[in-house]
Formats: sequence, structure tokens, C-alpha cells
Amino acid sequence: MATMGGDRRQMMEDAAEDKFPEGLRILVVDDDRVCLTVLEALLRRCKYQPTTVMDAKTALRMLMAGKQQFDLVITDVRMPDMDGFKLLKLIRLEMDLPVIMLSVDCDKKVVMKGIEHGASDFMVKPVRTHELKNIWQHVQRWRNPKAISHISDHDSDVQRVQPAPAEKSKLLGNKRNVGDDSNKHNESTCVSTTHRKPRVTWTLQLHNKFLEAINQIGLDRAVPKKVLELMNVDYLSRENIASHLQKYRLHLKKVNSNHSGDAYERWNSSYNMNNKDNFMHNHEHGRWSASSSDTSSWSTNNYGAIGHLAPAMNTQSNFDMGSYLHDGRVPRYVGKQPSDARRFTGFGDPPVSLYNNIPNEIMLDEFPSFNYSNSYADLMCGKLMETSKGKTPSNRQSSFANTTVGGGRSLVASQLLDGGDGASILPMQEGTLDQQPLNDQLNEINAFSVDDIFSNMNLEDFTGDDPIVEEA
DNA sequence: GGCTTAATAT
DNA sequence: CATATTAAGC
Repeated sequence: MATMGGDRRQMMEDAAEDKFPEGLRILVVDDDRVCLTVLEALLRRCKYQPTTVMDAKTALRMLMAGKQQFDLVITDVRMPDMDGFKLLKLIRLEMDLPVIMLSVDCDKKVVMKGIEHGASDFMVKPVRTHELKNIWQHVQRWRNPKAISHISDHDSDVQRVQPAPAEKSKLLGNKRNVGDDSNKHNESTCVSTTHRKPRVTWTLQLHNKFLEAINQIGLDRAVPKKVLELMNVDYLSRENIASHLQKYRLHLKKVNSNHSGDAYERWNSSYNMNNKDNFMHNHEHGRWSASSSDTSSWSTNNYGAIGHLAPAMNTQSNFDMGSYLHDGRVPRYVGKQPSDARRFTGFGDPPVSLYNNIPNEIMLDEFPSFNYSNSYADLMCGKLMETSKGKTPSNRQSSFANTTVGGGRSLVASQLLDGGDGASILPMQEGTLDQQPLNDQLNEINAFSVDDIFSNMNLEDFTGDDPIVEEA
């Protein structure tokens, strides 16, 4: 299994693609009951597996809850409370799946808006069966954007506007990753991944490893590929390294030009080391070397003062075989979210369902120091320093919240999961966050239970076999 | 193709 | 902000 490495995901996909378009799980969102049911029937007719909801909020909740997995979302544009664009936006932000917009309006502007916001397709009502037959292509395209293909070019439709295939690859990058070990825990049935690929967080450990590698190779000869090999961290890509290397070199440049300055401090503190432990020496020739290679001791020492941040390493060793396997993996899935989520939902009530790919125990409290991103730890350090300088970290709580929340999509998730009430728990400060509008939107999202929805709507199973009269 | 760098996006 | 992605020149 482990040997399959990066290919495994592909293989899984292949395996699941036998009768591929069939049974595609499609979430249909439309406030118009008639449209909804018609669409549902049509989709059924195409052998898809539609799920219908009548409003965007509900749709979001379902998507976020992860109880169902979906391959595709079709949403109407015009809807009360939250319209299709908002929904689209939110989905783009949080998830990784194609969205088809639906509207009576074929106004170019509207269509453009949809496309610009990352819609995979824009269909104009009334929709016909033949238009739906091929929507699976979007799923396919989404799954491997690189495979540019002529899938379904027949059925040229008059009213349909499609973004170029390239569109998506630009929007969403190419490498579906995710298919690694941490995924094996849950449904292997789920081919499509609903969650985006988290970015790599350069933790102290990771950075140290990076430094070690560079040190070993020699700064001058350190190129991404070599560093990557030496670091031997499976989820890192050459690009990751390149990016980090770029940043690192930039930093070195700064340091060299401005020695008295605080660039050095900055860098170090961003990895939570105060240089007093001489982690790095700047040798005369501008070469860096790590004097301590014991990475684990580092976090312990440096977090020492920060009680709850420190102990993580030990816990970890339960899983850790002495390799570094864990150190990036955890943040990779976790990002900043859990700490936020925890704040919102109360400690006993982590947003488990959201991270349905991840075993809880890894996600939250077990590895605090890994969960906290640099900025968090940075902040902690900052706070501590303030304190030691005699200042009192006044509104510590809200500062934290702002920092962590502002940095990510956590708020979205948390709010959705805790019933959308996040705002009342977390006082947001205006203007602090670039995602403020988004948050506002999400504040509106009320708590529904999925069950409510279904019982509410009482959507009979339409026999998709009946001819549907949809056009006037 | 890979590497670096800069610019730009998220 | 930190990281990712892209483009361009080598």
C-alpha cells in the first residue's frame, strides 16, 4: 500500500471509474421546487444520483458536514437569502468540487460572473436532458485537469456557455494530492475529495529539516530537487521546497545586507526560536549551519514557557517512529482550523465531521505544537515578550481569535458546524480581516439539521422515467 | 526539464 | 502574511 505512493490515488480513481458517470453524486440547489424536482428527475434519467435542497445554506451545511459526499453541485443563481454566487464562492473557498450554475438569465454578465467565480459551467433554464448527459465531464475535468480531452463535444448546445478547460486548472491547480495514508481511515468509496489541498505549513521541524538538508548539501549547491530528496518528507513537492528556498534565500540576502537589522530575528521568531540557543550560525561566508540537529528538543525548549504548547512532542512519539513523518503531516491536514474550531465549538466538541478524512485525535489536542501555525506561535511569543516587558497582553483572547481566524478558512467551517453562531462567540473586529464579508455571509447561516431539511421538503422520489414537461 | 527570480494569486 | 503558482530567462 505504502509502496504505491503518489500513484495510489490515481489507481483508486481508475478503479472507481469503471462505470464512471453513473451514480455521480450531484447536489442540486434551487429554491424553486418545480425546477428542483424536474432537474432531479432529469438527472436521475441520466443515471446520476441527485440530492436536492432548496436553499444554499442548507446545501453548504450538507457539503460541510461531509455526511454525504458529492461530486458536483448544480446551483441556481437566483435564490433568496444566499444566491448561487455566494454559494459558489463559499464552495470555492472551502471545497474542491465543480459547480454548475443555473439560471433563467443568460445575460452575458451573469454568465461571466459565474465563470469568474469558478463555475465549471453555466446552464440556462430550462435545462434539457441532453445538456445533463455530459455534465460528468466537469467532474472528470476536475479530477484530472491535465487530461485535456474531447470528452463529449457532441451535443453542442445553444444556450450553454462553457469556460475553457484551462479555466479550471488555473483556478485550482493540478495536483490532486490527498491520497495518502491519512485518508485510508474512512470511506474508500469516496473518490472525490471534498476538501482542498491544504498548504504546507513550514513548522519549526520542517524548517529544521530543510536547514539540515541545505547544510548537508551546501547552500550553494542546494537546489530544490536535492533538498527534497534529502528531506525525504513524502508530502512535500519540489515546488514546496523551491518556494521555501526562495524565501530562505531572500531572507539570507536581507540578513547579509542588513546585519544589525532584525531580519534575522524575524526569520527565527517566525519559527519560534529566539536565537539565543544558537540554532543557526551565520558563518563568515554567508553560509548557515545548524548547530543543533535535535529538532524535537527545540520546540520543547522554546515552548517551555508556553505551557500547553510544549508537551506535544512526547505525545507524538506514540505515532512517530523517529522519523519526521508526522511533523508536517499534521499541520498539513489541520492547518489553523482546529484551534479556531475548538474555540468556537467548545473544547469538548471539535468539528469532527468537517474533517472527515482525519482521525480526530490527530486533529486536535494531541499535537498542539504542530497544530499551531507559525503565526500562532509567533503570536504567543509576541505576547510573552510583551508580558515580560511589562505590558499586559490585554485582549489576549480576541487577539488570538483574530489572528487565527483571519488567516484561514476556519471561521467558515466552524460557523457552519456550530450552527453558524460563531460570530456571537468570537467578536470580530471590522476591517481586520480580508474575509470579513465572507464571514458576514456565513454568520447568516442558521443551524439546520440535515434531517430537518429532508423531512421538511419531503421530496418524493421522482421516477425519472416519466417524460418531463419542462418547457413552455 | 530543471533552476532561479520576480510577479502574482490565494 | 506565508505559501503557491506562474512566467520567463537561463
